[in-house]
Amino acid sequence: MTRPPDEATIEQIAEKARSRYQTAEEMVTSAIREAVLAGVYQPGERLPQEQLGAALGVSRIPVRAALRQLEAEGLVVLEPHRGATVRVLEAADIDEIYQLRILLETFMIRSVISLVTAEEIDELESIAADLDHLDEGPGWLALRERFYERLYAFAKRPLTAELIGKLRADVGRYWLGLRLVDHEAGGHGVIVEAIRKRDPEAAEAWLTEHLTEVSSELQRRVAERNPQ
Amino acid sequence: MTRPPDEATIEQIAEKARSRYQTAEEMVTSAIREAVLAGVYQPGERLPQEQLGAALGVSRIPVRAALRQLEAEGLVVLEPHRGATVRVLEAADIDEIYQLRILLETFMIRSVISLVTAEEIDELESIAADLDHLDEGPGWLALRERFYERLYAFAKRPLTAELIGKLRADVGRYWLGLRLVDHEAGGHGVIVEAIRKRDPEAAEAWLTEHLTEVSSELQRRVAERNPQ
DNA sequence: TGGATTCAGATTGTATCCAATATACAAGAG
DNA sequence: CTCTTGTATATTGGATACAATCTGAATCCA
Repeated sequence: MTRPPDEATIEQIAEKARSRYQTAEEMVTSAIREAVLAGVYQPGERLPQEQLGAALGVSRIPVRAALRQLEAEGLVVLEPHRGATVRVLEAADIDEIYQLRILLETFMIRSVISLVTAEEIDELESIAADLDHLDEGPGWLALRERFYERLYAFAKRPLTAELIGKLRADVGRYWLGLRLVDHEAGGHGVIVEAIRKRDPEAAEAWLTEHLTEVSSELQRRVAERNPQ
Repeated sequence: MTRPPDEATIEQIAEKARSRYQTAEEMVTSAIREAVLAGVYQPGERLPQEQLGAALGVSRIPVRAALRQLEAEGLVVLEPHRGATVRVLEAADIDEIYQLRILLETFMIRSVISLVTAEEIDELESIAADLDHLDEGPGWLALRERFYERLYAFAKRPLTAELIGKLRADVGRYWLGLRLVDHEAGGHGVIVEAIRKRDPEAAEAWLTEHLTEVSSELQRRVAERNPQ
């Protein structure tokens, strides 16, 4: 069985073809999610089904399914006969979400520290290093996303990891234009170091401080945008 | 696969729900949810859209919307072009969910203790007393639901309370036929007492012990039903 | 004036129909 | 006999069409 050495395999071709989504629902869900996270639609803004469908080249049926899913993720709010709007987070919501994240993520980091292998720590360190000498931008944010995704995967708690991801997405769209505190602060090397030393207190402290700082900043910005 | 000893059909559940909801989507969502929680559909069982729609007197469109929502709640699993099945929880899933509940509920009880008023404690005590001299059954379960709903409402953390509710629903359908441990143990008066004394350690300890016990029991039952 | 009301337009909710995909089973090749 | 391949059937995905509901502005009446 001879095989062309450096040509693409059928699996690779198939994967590329499959990366364009299987169903319209998936494509539409992903598109609307990205649009909301990118700030194309602002908090409180309406999301008319007809318009979204026209923009994406589908009917309202897959749009409705997508909106239901995004409602579950906490990004939009659906009201009967009144349609969907981008969910508005008040300062109290942001406060609560970040308190939840602190609780969950400090819990998770303990699992990570007790389960992660040396090779996996190397992988984290490599990503952290890239983060440190890359400039801010979409690529940086994607890499940061990957860092935490890998980090929490090592905890072997898939449901908890998924939950944390949802909470992060909920507040993600309020990050727009926020100066990335941890980037300036020298960043993710700190927590990788704590993990390598198997020091849960240090890791928890870093996470708590970091999340608290971001939470305060976001709450301040929301409060000054909606002055009572 | 024996069906659980309850006489409920999806039609009967639908009849009860029909008047309460504005749209068919809401009614169908509620009906399927209750049917799954009541064990009418067992874990792993398929949920054909056509059959559900026929049973509930609607087309497949609202059924599909309902299934999407229930997927978000964690009760069913949707796969493209393959339809919906009742989500199957392995022992590891139950373990993780209960660990999450312990983390979240012990966190919540501290908020409750620092915010709850004397009158609110009286209300809880009244419900707990009713729970103690009522017999097990649907009414008892509903009252128990109400106890925790009220309890966690006092924490002023609506998102966290909602999350706990979802996690409880996720595992709720595995309770079928489980002897109610806390009921035998004399029950909810203990935690009310701890709240009245503003003793978070005692409240946390009771919650942790109770949840751990139920978790072990459920995991044991799941494991012996699906022997490796 | 001001409040309720009515009536159009816009938007969402649902049913029906058709297309796309998966599943099960039969038939054929090796 | 086993594995593949073709085909029929069932089920899901999606588009169109129509019904129900909301919104807002003009109108009516006190």
